[in-house]
Amino acid sequence: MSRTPLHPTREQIELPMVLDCLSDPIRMAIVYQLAQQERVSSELCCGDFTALAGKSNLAYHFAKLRECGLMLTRVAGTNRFMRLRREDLDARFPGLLDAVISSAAKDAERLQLMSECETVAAARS
Amino acid sequence: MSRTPLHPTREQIELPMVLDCLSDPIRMAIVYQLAQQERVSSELCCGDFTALAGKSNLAYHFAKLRECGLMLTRVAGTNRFMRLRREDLDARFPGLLDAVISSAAKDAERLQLMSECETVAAARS
DNA sequence: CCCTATGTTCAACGTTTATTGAACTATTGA
DNA sequence: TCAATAGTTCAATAAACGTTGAACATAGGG
Repeated sequence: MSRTPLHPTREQIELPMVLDCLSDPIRMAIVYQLAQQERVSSELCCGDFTALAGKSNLAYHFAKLRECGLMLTRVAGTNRFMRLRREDLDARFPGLLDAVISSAAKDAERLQLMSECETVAAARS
Repeated sequence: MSRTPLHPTREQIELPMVLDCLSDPIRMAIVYQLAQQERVSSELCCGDFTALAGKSNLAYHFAKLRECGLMLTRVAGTNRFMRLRREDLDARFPGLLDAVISSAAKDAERLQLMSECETVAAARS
């Protein structure tokens, strides 16, 4: 397991890749859950998303989200803690992330997103 | 040529499809150009985009943009006039389209988007 | 009525994508 | 030291995607 995986610099973040990343339902669910987590300022690790897909499939989606600049991965022991690259995204594409998140929230049921209480509860357990 | 092609209703517009549609550089360029055109409140037809791709390839992208609810196609003679579904998109996903357009504008050069004056000039010629 | 202009549709192609399970690596705790 | 935990990597598969050219449909102008 190599330490601290590759992340693009802020300037390297590209709009088409970000939008493509967000167009996948599983990745959208991950981003949405990370966005909810921002409020309690804690991170989530891979294991918190096992409801969404199998382990190896999740690793695939995490890699995409990292490589397109949507999230940051911090290695700690056997865990990888993840959070949104909020500052970089807001600097690069002002208002975009918020618009996407709130659009997703409006369609939470249709998109099969976890509700906020489920997310927080899952994070605490 | 069948009359008035299929458009989804406002409620049928889905976020993942919209984001996926916008993640393609050619479709982004089309949407961007249509957004510029809103300001002079005129429509554009297929022929206005021939700089972006071949005819049949454009038809493919137009179909995608129409089917995901991003644009409206109006048939008039041998022409198809197109415009953004601004009202429906703003109602469904408030702030999203504007954030995407202005994010694209910031990266206009990187995304190889036509500048505003080029767009307007092309529309007038 | 033909000819042209405007777009669509179709089949073909090569590429990329998401998903799976199995094998693997690294870390922690007993 | 051994076993369990957390996550990655790899190979394989099927589906979806973007691009192309040729054929087709439709409308308008001479």
